[in-house]
Amino acid sequence: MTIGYTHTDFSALCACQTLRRSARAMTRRYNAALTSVDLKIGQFTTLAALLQPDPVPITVLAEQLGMDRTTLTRDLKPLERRGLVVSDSGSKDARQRRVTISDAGRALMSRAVPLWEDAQAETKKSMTDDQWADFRQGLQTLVD
Amino acid sequence: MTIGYTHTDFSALCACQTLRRSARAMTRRYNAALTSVDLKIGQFTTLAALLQPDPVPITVLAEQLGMDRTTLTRDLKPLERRGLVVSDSGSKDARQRRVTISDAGRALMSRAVPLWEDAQAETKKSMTDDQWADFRQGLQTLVD
DNA sequence: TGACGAAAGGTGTATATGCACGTAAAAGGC
DNA sequence: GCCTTTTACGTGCATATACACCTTTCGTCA
Repeated sequence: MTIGYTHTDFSALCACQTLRRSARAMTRRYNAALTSVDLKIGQFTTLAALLQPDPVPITVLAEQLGMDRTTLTRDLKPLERRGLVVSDSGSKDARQRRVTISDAGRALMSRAVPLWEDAQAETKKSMTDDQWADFRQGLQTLVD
Repeated sequence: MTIGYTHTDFSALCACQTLRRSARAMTRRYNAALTSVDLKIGQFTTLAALLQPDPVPITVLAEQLGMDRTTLTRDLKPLERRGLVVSDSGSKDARQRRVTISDAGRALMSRAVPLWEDAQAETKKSMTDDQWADFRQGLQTLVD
């Protein structure tokens, strides 16, 4: 029953815990920046991904956002309820549901983007663009 | 209503989205590795943090794990239900609730740690220890 | 010793996450 | 044209996340 690690080891060693912990902290920061537009960073990101001319099928959008399709289905609910996105049944394929950002959604995003820029600037002021690029590359390497 | 970013910009630029996306991917990988012991990586991390001799108050444990106290309260529920952790009322302070890992919890952890080691090795094989240290430092810098 | 602010913790509410499973429609093979 | 397989999507279930708010208890000070 000897485990070979102390309780402090995992917090320092586990790549997943390190990443999740940082993601939580970052999420809190960005969420705080977006309170006045009543958006969470996940919702902001979803709306941002919809800033494209054509309606996007659920599966494609989920792939672009790197999340499970069924998670996205539920994440869209509050946005639909607020009229920030709309969805239609696919024209050609009756199985498809395609999502579009609404005018209200675009209007809210135009208010939200400056708030996001503040949080983003605050976050990135600690490193240079080169460091950020390296860091981003490291992230990509880790999850590949 | 011009926003000034295209839909592809945010996915590449937003530090928070980048981090959250990677955290999701990493979480899926570690969760997959732990299926045979029926633990999520968050539960594993919580149990790991309890591998210390003395009972830990909720607030202290939450601080150590870098999560909200009320989140931890609910995360402990499934672990308590399975008898992996136990909690007592504080001896001195009646407000405190102190958590301890049980023998069953330690036994399960002794089975889980090798699975975690596999996932950890798989994750870190893409970078050297120095690169990992740098990356970890970058993470810390970002969320400070 | 009683009032009062601070500290520890839980609950209500809402969103986020994803696996297992089910349904319906399209595509493909014969 | 029918049968099988694949594709697109939703739901049930369970856990994760955190803010706002409430209750209980502790410490302190007059």
